[in-house]
Order: sequence, then C-alpha cells, then structure tokens
Amino acid sequence: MPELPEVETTRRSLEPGLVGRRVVGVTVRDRRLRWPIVPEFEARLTGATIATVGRRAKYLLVGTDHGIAMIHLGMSGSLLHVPADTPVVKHDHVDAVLDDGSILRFHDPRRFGSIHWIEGDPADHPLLAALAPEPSETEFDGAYLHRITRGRAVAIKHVLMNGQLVTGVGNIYASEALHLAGINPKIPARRLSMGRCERLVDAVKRTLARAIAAGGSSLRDYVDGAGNRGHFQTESAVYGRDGEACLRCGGTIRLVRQGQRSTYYCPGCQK
DNA sequence: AGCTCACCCTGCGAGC
DNA sequence: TGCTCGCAGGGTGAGC
Repeated sequence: MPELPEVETTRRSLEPGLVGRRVVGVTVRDRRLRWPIVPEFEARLTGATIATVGRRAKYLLVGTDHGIAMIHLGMSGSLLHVPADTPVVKHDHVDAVLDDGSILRFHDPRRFGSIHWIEGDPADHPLLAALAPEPSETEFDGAYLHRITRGRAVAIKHVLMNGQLVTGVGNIYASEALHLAGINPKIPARRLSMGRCERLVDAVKRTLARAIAAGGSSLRDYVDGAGNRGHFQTESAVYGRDGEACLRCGGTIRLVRQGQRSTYYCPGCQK
C-alpha cells in the first residue's frame, strides 16, 4: 500500500500510455469503495480524452477534457494499464476501456481506496483542500515543521503520518525517515529543536526520493501501472527488521505499537 | 483545537 | 485439515 513513492511510481508508469487516449467505455463492477463511486461516473468519463496523469499527496489525478478522476489506492489498491482482453480477476472493480483497446483497471481487495469525479479545480475538493504542502516543495522545510509542531504533544511519528501536516509519508517511510534523522519516533513533536526539524525534513525528502528511485516498496502486493514491483523494501534500514542489527550502530531494532500501527526504530541511535 | 480510538475490508501467516 | 487471532503500505469521524 501505497505511500507517496508508490503512488508516484504508478503515476510515472501510467502517464506515457494514457495521455492522448480517449475513454470509449467504462465498467464499474463494485461501487463500494471508501466512498461509493457516484452513479454518474461512467457517463462522465466515457468519451473523455486523457490529458494529464498527476498526483497530489497519495491521490492520483487523471485529468481529462471532461473532468478529473481522483483516485486513492488505499492500503491494497493498484491501477494497471493492461492489454485488451486481459482476464478480469477478483477485486478488479473498475475498467476504463481506451480507444486502442487497452484497459485502465482499478484493483483493490480491501476497498479502502476511492474514486471521485471532479469538475473544477481539484485543489478546492474537500479531500485535497486541507492537505499539507508536498514534501518536494521548498515550503516544506525545517522552519515549517518547527512551526506546525509547536504546542503538539503527540509523538513525532504521528505528525509525519498526518496528511494535514505532512503529505505522502505513511507507515514505512515515517519509520525510515526518523531512523535516517536519528530521532526517536515516540518523542513529543513539540520537543524537537529547529535543528532537528531541519534534519527530519531533509530525511523525509531523501527517503521519499530514494524510494521513488527504487520504484517504491512491494511488501506483498504493490505493483505499478505496468505490473512491476518496487524494491525499496530491500533497502529499508528499520521497517520490518525488528530483532535485527541496526546498520548504523549495531543496536537491536525494536518493534513498538503507536496508535494502531507498528513502528520500527533503533533505540541505540534514535534519541 | 488536539488527541485517542474504533472502524471500514479482505487476505494471509502463525499458532493451536 | 481447519479454526481463530492478529496483522497489513490509509484515512475519516465520533467523542472526549
């Protein structure tokens, strides 16, 4: 499940094959996603020509001359561009058939993903309007992180995973970035100095960039738009490595629960 | 406002 | 073999 690197990898893999294609037919097999797919979705998308394949946080934005399909992959979703007549398997919920016969197919076993149809500025959509700046933007810097953490008693890891404060960072990359920055995931956000905020922002940017370069992480079922797996999971410093030795200090990596999520960190070098 | 928790859903591996 | 349990990459909304 996709964090920003997986969504961005999907976007990049889909873009060349989709831009310029016209949608000639849409089939929805199951509307029951995180939010139900609106009844008019098929009619709006049919006949539209795809102009852009964008991304905002973990949302994919397929822009057309009729409107924008805003797609979230949730925990288990994938968006695949497959050849004509590719057999439909369980959990293939939506197909958009394109004018060359190929199919843009949404697959999501857990149905935590979503598909919205937007007409107008996507930035005004309620789900996007309150999102924090992209990690790659210059606005996301140490001063920003320092400012938004003042007065917050929650653990710094929770801040990284809160989309209103930081976008694109999920459970894997929060652990990874905190390890790279040498910061204990459990410390209250407000206790971070400006210097540590700068280090953490730098670590987030570098972690996400490295993961994108690796094609994302494929822990179980993530694949990009062409069906390829990522390999960042083989480079992870702490995620999924509890009980193993820290590559930096030799300490033992620990697994703890924060909220309902697993956090991996090294008590030896994350203070 | 900030924070914690329950919950949405399916599949898989571990343990009995 | 079959069961039950816990866990999985996300995010919202209720209730304090």
